[in-house]
Amino acid sequence: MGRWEPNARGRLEQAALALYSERGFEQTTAAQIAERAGLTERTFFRHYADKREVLFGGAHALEEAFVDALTGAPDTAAPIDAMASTLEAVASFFRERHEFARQRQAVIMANAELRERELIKLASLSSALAATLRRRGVKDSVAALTAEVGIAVFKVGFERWVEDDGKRPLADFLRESLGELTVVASGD
Amino acid sequence: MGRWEPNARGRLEQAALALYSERGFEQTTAAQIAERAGLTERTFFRHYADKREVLFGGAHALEEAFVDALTGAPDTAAPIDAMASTLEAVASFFRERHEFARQRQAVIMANAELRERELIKLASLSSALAATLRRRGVKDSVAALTAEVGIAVFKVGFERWVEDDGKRPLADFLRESLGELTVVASGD
DNA sequence: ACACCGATGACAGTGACTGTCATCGCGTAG
DNA sequence: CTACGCGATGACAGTCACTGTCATCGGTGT
Repeated sequence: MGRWEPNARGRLEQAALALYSERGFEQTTAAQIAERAGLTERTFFRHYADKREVLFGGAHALEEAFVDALTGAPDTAAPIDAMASTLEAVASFFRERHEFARQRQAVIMANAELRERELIKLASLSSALAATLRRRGVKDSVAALTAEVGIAVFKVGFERWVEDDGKRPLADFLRESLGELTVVASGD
Repeated sequence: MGRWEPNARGRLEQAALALYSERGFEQTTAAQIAERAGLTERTFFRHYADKREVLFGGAHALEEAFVDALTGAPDTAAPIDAMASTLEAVASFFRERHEFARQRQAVIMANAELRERELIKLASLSSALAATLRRRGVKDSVAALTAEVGIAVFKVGFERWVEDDGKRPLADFLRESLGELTVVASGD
């Protein structure tokens, strides 16, 4: 694979997260990341489209997990119930990754550009979920709203889990958040 | 106010929207926008923090309209009902601006960076709405979810309105979108 | 007329990102 | 074993977004 040490991408990712944590995102140059990874700036941009993307390498896998879970939900389940079981399934994606998620989240929340990137990844995820729902025969508008709402529930639950001590599983927080949605939408 | 012609900000905004529409966002340089507005690149960046921000000058006023409307909702209204009346009130913000909104939306949707900026503006709006709900005594989690859901409803309705011919008022689309939310959350 | 001040211009500088071409190291055909 | 092919990397120049700094303009109040 690589010319010298293997796993260039992984080294860049580790170096970036470390530097972003230590000195902040803006204060870190692409050249510094590359240097710590034993590569050049040019190679950094061959692996990642920009400085932010290095923190979102896992987004594609997460989207896949979401779509797979939603696709596998029982055909008879109502959209919101399919979404509920999807959240349940996806929670395992983050098992054993609480510490990593915490550090990454801290870096992202500390910088506006990174928050922007996070939001568009979630929007892409929402869009993929809506498409999957449509494939299940759900009406366009209902699919879009169910997906948006599902992501909203995920966000709220995920943020609380990250702030927690990592002992309670993510699934707990997602269930809690979903329960609150029902309260909200029914008019309290 | 200005040293030469007045309304430098407005001229920059118009020039930017025109150029972004004509040749695309990425193909437009800040210097070109400034030149068309009869100013220099440096002055462009004095008025707008970056190339994207020039398209989002109205975001602050919109957020204000949202917050004011939500603040003015009857104290007795349930969160989701207060949100409904807020959407109703905010719809007038876009009256007579369908053509402008359409052109702006086309530019934004054609570029990923601009979509990112749009999303973070909406997130900021959601956050402001949640804070306003909390001020009404709504529990944190319910406030956050109601705000997120309210924005989701707004997005869906707004996008349909923009794609429409401009004859039907935005409020119609927002009501329609809100109606669908009820269907979704109740389990279809 | 004069002093003051906010908005603008001029200019240099940093860093993100790109295009291009040479080079390296490994697998493979011969 | 050797020559060749090819993907990954390095080297280097270039564009452009964005910033810091200082001079200058034009209106305002005295």
